[in-house]
Amino acid sequence: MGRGKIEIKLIENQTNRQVTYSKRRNGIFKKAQELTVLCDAKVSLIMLSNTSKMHEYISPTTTTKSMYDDYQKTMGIDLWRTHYESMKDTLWKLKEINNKLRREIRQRLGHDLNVLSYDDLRSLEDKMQSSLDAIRERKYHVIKTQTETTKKKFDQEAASENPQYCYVDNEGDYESALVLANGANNLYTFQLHRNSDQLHHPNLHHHRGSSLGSSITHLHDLRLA
Amino acid sequence: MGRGKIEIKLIENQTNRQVTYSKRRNGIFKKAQELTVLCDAKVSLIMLSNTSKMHEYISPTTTTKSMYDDYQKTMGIDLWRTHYESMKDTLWKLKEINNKLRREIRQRLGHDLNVLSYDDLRSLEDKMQSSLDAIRERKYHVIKTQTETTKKKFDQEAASENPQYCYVDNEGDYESALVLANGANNLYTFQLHRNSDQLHHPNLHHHRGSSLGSSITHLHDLRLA
DNA sequence: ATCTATTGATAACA
DNA sequence: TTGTTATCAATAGAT
Repeated sequence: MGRGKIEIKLIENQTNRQVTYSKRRNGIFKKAQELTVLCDAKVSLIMLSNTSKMHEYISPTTTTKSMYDDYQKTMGIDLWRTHYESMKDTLWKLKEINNKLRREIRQRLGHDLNVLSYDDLRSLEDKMQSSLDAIRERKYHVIKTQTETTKKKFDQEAASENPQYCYVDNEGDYESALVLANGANNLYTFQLHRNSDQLHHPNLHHHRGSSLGSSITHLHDLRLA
Repeated sequence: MGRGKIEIKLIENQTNRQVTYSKRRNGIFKKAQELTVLCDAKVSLIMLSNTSKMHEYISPTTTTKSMYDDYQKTMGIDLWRTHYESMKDTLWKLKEINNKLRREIRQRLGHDLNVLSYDDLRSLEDKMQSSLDAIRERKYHVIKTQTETTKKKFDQEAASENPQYCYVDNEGDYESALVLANGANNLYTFQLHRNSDQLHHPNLHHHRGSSLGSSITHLHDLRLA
């Protein structure tokens, strides 16, 4: 709608694109404004240019936050809050586990024994004794192996180099031992989910842009109800 | 732009209003679509009719949530993101600490000793021995005290009841020992804040609808930069 | 819904 | 960026 018809495709000329963006943006703002007044509607309109400049229109009778709250309500899936609650939960559980671990360690260190009964103490003593035995055994094993290794090395001094089998401590066992594991393991990488298409709700009419603009009008008529 | 010019004011006729809403809504959607394509922009458009029906357009290159996140970021008052990042951080730290604690415990249990050197093992053995000594000492103390208490109780059988000083294990020490504690303690109660009006940001151009439509164009030109 | 007369938006240009 | 204007696009009112 100007001196010549244009195709709806990316405007390659940077300057031209900028100008068009600015003009059309204002056009849409105006139309949003008019709709608000003419039809007593509420409109929230956020636009982000390819140069990352943001522009907003919001109907005077509402706020952007309120509109997005309504939106979420209509969608019936408050991703933000759900996410938040689940994180809080995980934090709490981790903290609990931490405290238990700390207490156990302290008791094994010989501290904070006052809360333990005589039987507890005797049981702990036994466990500690057998742990100590294991440590001693290992100690002897190490010194023995070390000696053997030294000898062996000495023997093979001129031989070719062997491939080395390194011990990799990847904590795998501890991970799987996590009692709390109800999905918590994944919490460190999760992202907010895409509104992957889409929980349909009678009052939400969702219009996703099609890659090309043919029959856009019909696109907009999609009723998901 | 039709058979006759219309004033931009509420359309009184209900049916007429409905029709106009529907037509203009689609018009705006189309324009949003075109802007998206022509200018490589991202648009989030949410409309709520006076009959509480909601309609949405979102550019295919983004999501409503993402747009709103960006919006909040631009507003510079995105407490949610701040909190979210800090929670993620805390979760990570807790997990690390947990793993360390687990490893320590396992070693004290006499497992996973293969990674320890001979010196480590000797040191661990010493520590375990002294812990064990402490536990034994406590054990003897407990049994001795128990005996005394029984005796005392027996002696005071008819006396009036004494106030009891209960030992309260409130974990206070463990709490304060938490290295990660950077604000984590308060994380369980915070709420999302309102976008209280309004920190102006160079990259956010905010267009609030005026109550009447005069000089709308100039309204849209408000640059807060 | 669909049809047009008409107004409105805007592409190209300055 | 802003303004002008020849065109194209949206839509008001009617059907």
